[in-house]
Amino acid sequence: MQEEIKKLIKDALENLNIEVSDFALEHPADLKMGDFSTNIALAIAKSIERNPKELAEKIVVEINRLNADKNIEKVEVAGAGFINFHLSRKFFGKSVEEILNQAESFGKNKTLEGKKIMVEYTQPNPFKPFHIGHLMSNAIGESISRLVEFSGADTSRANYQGDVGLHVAKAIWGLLKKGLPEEHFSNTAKAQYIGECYSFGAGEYETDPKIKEEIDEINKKVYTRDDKKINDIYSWGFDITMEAFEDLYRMLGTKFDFYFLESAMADIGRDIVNDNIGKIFEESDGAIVFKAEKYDPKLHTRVFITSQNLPTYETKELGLTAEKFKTEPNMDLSIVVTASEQMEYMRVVAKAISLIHPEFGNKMKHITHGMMRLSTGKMGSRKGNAITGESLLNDARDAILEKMTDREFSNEEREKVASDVGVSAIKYSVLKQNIGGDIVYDFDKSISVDGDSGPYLQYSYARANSVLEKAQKENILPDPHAFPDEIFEVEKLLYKFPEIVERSTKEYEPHYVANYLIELARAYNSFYGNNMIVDKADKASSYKVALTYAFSFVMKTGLHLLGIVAPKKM
RNA sequence: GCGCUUGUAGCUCAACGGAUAGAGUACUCGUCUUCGGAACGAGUGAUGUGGGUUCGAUUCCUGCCAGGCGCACCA
Repeated sequence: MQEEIKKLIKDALENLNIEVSDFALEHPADLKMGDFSTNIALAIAKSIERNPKELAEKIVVEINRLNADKNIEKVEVAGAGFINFHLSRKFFGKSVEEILNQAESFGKNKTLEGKKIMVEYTQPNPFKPFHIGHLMSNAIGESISRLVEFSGADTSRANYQGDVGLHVAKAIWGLLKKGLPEEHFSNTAKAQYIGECYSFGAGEYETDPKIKEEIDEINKKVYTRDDKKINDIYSWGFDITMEAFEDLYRMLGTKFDFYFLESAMADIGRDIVNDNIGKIFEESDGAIVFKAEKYDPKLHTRVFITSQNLPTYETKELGLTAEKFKTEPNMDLSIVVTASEQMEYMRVVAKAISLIHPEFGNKMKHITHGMMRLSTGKMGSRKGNAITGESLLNDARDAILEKMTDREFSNEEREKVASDVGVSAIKYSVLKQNIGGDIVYDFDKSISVDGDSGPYLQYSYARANSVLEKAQKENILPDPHAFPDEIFEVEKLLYKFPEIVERSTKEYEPHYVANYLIELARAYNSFYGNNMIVDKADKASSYKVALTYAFSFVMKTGLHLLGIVAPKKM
């Protein structure tokens, strides 16, 4: 439709002998102002010394003379000189029909067709608690994965996990001190216990120099692997925490294709560094460093191999990148989602990689999100004031269970739905806003079910589903041709879904989808309140049912893109 | 100190250089003999601050103020 209107405007301008290269045609913010709008008259009025409003009037006269399109109902001048296009009843009926035909494929596009994309996100560390920051990374990464997938990309999901390092030694020290958890504990409880041991060890490490020595000693043994007792605890704890993570991923709706472990990246990275000493890396104070400021004054020097001859995280990241491109040959894009605190250092690493492998240079995309913070200050697993992912998910599920009193469910079904709704509340609270900014964590808000929330979207979907069940029972079939004169607000939103998806994907910003769905749900709920949808006495009933189908398809697809399940009842 | 980033209603967030700056929440009032009240409708209430560019600035440039992150052997 957009193209048709653009052509119409171009033809009109040509007939008026007005030359213009390009102009904006967009949706006005307010539905009352029409469905499309152009600022063309405002933009060129000055250069041709005309009053914008008069100019707009002239253009509209010409447009009306040319317009033979049955989809355009009315063209008018408004405000300072905007030209607004109102689409016709027929257009909206057709758009509903199109949605019904495409069902859950409506909104798919081919902008990334044939592209191979890997998305890396979540990155929890074995032996450490899975805290809400990981939940945040997971929500964003999963949504971005689904967006690029929906745009035709061959998508894989990757998780990079720190299986070595001081944090492991701290946890093992804690386990040795406090003893192993009781055997009858669930896996989740054991993982939580390991997390507590980590926090304990981390705290002591800072305060007691003697314990610091003990932990450093364990750390060496974790690397050398020559102490059977340490090895046993290590592999036991590793398995427990990794399994506990899997339980969480299942609940969150993520299925990773690749797991990369930090320990495996060290040697690969070291080789790359060694091959490039003198070219890109240089020696400085006994360490091997990369002086990035030589290439870009906004970057800084970072150490890749310490003076103790140990590879740093930077070097492992180098190895990881090489490994990714090896794992997925001919990869077109590698997306990494992390917290913004890693932005500066990732820029340096990215610079080093693009010097070593110029062909990877434009195939890497680092997306940073803000941090979850408490109103009282920063949270950290070391401080022990971090909220774990499990506890938040469990609390959310319990809060939802209390509300689920009206419907009939089997116990299993009830648990599943409560979990899905809880996940939705948390994910939505992260995805509704621009990624990049910090999120002030508030328990009540993160599990809110009212208004601007994930459960509100799911509720609207479930409600629409009930309407459709009733329509089936009363044998009212959807008919997109049986429309009444009135044009409903929902229709004016539904046809825009594909553009929203496209923009969200292009900018890697799921919040456009989230905000759109809220608007859509509100419009549908309002429609629901003002209309009896299933009503044998109403000639338009079959159209209203068709509209409800269209709404439910778009809502379900949209929720999917946010990584949220749409239950049929809740 | 340098670099990056953020500042919008009491609170949490929107607004691809456009029209009367939108939502939710909180507060006040209203809707319910209807298909799911986790709902619908109405009201109160905001662009940190000084310049500049523009027909038009929350958006772009710039000074200041305030938060956050990063700045060599941690990850």
